[in-house]
Amino acid sequence: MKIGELARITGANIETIRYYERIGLLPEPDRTAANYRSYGEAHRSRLAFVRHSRDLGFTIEEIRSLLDLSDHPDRDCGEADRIATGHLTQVEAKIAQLETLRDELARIVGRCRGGLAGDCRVIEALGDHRLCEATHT
Amino acid sequence: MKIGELARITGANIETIRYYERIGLLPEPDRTAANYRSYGEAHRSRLAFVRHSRDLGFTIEEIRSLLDLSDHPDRDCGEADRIATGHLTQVEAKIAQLETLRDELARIVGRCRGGLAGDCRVIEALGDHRLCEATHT
DNA sequence: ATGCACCCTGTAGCAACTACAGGGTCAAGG
DNA sequence: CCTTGACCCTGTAGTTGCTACAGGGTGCAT
Repeated sequence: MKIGELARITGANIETIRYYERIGLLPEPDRTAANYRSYGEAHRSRLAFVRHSRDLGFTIEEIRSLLDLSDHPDRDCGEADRIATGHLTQVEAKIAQLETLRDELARIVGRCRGGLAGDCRVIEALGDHRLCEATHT
Repeated sequence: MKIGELARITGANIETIRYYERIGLLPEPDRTAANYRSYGEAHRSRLAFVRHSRDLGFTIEEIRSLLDLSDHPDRDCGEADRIATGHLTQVEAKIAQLETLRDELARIVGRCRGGLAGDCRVIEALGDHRLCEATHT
């Protein structure tokens, strides 16, 4: 199949597919006589792996390692577990950070009573960190 | 004060301060005879406003609007409220998305029992989206 | 033969910084 | 007087993960 169809069935963007090939995440496919990329099932499933991993928030470099493991079924999968667990920890940290942020924002937004910018509590709060309760980074 | 001291007291990076100046977020300060930037209290408080807003996750363009309002105390502050409320909504959406992600990741990670990559449930789950419960984007 | 959908390469842009390279300035110590 | 070291300057390129052209070729239908 050509790149357009691969894009359609995987939901990936054509430019993204070419980008993944350029950075070595996807192998270079065969070419037709007209120099068009020609993909098969192996490409489709590898791209699906990549897209799914990206959707889960893994970085390209993490995906590179995961693909490498996937290509070597005889290796120990501890590395895969380490990458996934590490990523999970990061996601949890990010959630906690955003929750602090959300609370602070809600507090600031709640103080706006309309009127002139000169009296605005939102603007005042942004200018003065001491008006914050929590320590957000 | 010189840029190094401003960086120290605000916690901002020197390069970042120069970057903010370049993109017009901070005004060009006076220069000493040696062409060093020379800052005063007004610069300090403006930079504090910017850093605080960035810490709260506002984009540069949002901060530009907020600064503009801060510079015109006679304007209506509805815009400030709209920006902050919109941002709060985005933060809440992001939290919800990350929570879905966290649950999916936790489920995947929990399935790893060690052993060979060929039998690894983590790798299998990444390759096959159908093994997911929720729809994460 | 001409329109249209598709494909190609190569490069530039996005956000918000960060990191040099290659140079100037200035006060203190030997 | 000279050097050392901590600062400062400009300008440009790198980061992450794409996305968006520009400028061209291919292939099929009308």
